Amino acid sequence: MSGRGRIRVLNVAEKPSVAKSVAEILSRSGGGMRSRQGRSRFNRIFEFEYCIGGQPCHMLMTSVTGHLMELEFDDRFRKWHSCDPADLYHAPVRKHVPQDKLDIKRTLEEEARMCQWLVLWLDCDREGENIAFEVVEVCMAVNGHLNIWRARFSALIDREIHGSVQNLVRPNRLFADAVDARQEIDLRIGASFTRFQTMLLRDAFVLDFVRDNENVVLSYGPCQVVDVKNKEKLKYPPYPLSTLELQKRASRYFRMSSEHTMKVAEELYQAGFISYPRTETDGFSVNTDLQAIVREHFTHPAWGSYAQRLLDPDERLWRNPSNGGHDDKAHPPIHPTKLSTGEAGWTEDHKRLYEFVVRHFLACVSQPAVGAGTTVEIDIAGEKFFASGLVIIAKNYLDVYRFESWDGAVIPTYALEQQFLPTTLTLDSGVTRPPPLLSESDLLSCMDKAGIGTDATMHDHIKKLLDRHYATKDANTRFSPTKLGEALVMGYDDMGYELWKPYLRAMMECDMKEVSVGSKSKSEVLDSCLQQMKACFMDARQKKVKLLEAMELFFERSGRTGDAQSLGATVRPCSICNESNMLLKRRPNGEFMVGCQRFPLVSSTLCVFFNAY
DNA sequence: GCAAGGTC
Repeated sequence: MSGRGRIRVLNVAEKPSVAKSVAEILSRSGGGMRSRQGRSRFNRIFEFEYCIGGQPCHMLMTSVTGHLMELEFDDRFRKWHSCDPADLYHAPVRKHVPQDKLDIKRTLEEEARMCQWLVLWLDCDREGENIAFEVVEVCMAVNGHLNIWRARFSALIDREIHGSVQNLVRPNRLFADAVDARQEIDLRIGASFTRFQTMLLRDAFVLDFVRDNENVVLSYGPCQVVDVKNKEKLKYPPYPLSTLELQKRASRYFRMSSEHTMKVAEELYQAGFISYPRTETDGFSVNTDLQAIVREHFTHPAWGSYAQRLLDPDERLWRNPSNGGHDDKAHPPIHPTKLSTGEAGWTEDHKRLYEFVVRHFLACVSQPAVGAGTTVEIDIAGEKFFASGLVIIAKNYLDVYRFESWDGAVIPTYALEQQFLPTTLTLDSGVTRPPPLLSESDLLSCMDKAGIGTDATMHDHIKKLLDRHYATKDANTRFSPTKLGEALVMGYDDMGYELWKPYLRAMMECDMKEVSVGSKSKSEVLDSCLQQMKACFMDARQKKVKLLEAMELFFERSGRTGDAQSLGATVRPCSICNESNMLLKRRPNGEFMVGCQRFPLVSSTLCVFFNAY
């Protein structure tokens, strides 16, 4: 029970793991935390005592799992044949909590009723701010007296978390508005084009890839171009040391054979410097006095100062070691048992292995390293180059564990407009040739560079491509567009889509930015954007013959609508095999390719394929 | 039956 004078504070994070980490950090200095099950199996509730600005608080910390709400059309417009797809540009929409999120909603309602404050611990980006307001809406509906606060933090490290809760701010409605507008535009465009092209093409052609009774949907949707932001990344220290890890790491770091490693380790053990070296255990028992082991190393010339920092509460460097999950019930993980600065008779390998065991132990009880992923775009004589890398914010355990570095190049922080000299410039010559098919990893990095989707949604977009039969993946995970994929790109390409589509999208991104800083209102942007989007839709629909023509080159007519010739399609014979279904294609990236059914086209880049959507 | 984003 909370004591007299305490206020109850409901804290909500974007995901369960963040709720747990924040609760652990905030409760460490007090009496620890308890946890209990909420209505949702995955979103536990943590409770602990904490003081905010001198005010004693009973803290309840729980989480959502990303967005709590989805946007949908009113019932009257939900059925595909209930309206003209063009009506979807002004049909009423509403936000609602989908079925699978109702248990989280109920947890929030139950807890919010009994609280005075609500603190939002969502990610500090536009989507996070939008989710914050979804949580606010649910909580305020049951308790209108809630005092609403926003915790702003950029890393799950003690200093940041304590700092943010002592400096709470108000949530930013404008950021959330920008996302609202984005959602509404995406829904209206996506639904209208999807319904239109599905209903137009599904019945007119024999779609040979369709299995019996499968309900084909030819979906259409843009991807968000995301904010350029630095994403926090954590690199965790290793688990406590088992024999197997000792051997693997000694081999990797010192090129020592496992047999020799065990001989040296055995000698260090016999002389009392390390614990028994034959163990499968990679987690410490709760009874182990880890701090005493650290304390013994305070005076070591090389790592003594790190050991001291570990036990200094102000450094916030300590972390209870994680557990690798193996336990032989006989021996603890390998750890140092006596301080040594080197003994007479030790070989280089004795020194190396002892140092390794100590540093590994100190790393296990340290905080993970914190970094920020960064992408830098460089302009050289009008050509764009990209560099991506990592800026390390806090090295933490890497300070002592010198055997490991953070993968990938570390690039310094660049300021905008900063100039620098390239060290080498090369210009490779080459001839035009069909590029190789893209692998899944190529595709992902391609999407990443082009800003298509986000880290979290890229695999979703790829899956959707496959589900919709727009592309196939072979045994080597190489992607090829299908006939349907090629036809759709070509159809829209022939409408002149590539001319106005990217322009509109870019304009929309600018509008989102303006909403988020308050220089334009959400409704103003929605009105103008949707009006133009609707004009595009009407234009595309009016040019639907282009889509039909393109489809005709790949698929047989079902006979349920008129044929392509009568609609004005141009079909030229193939210059290679003389087949009449020859096809001259201008690809979205501007190159020309020739092909027919017997000489299928080699895919250019699927990225371009994406862009055309 | 449709979009995007978040996350499990």
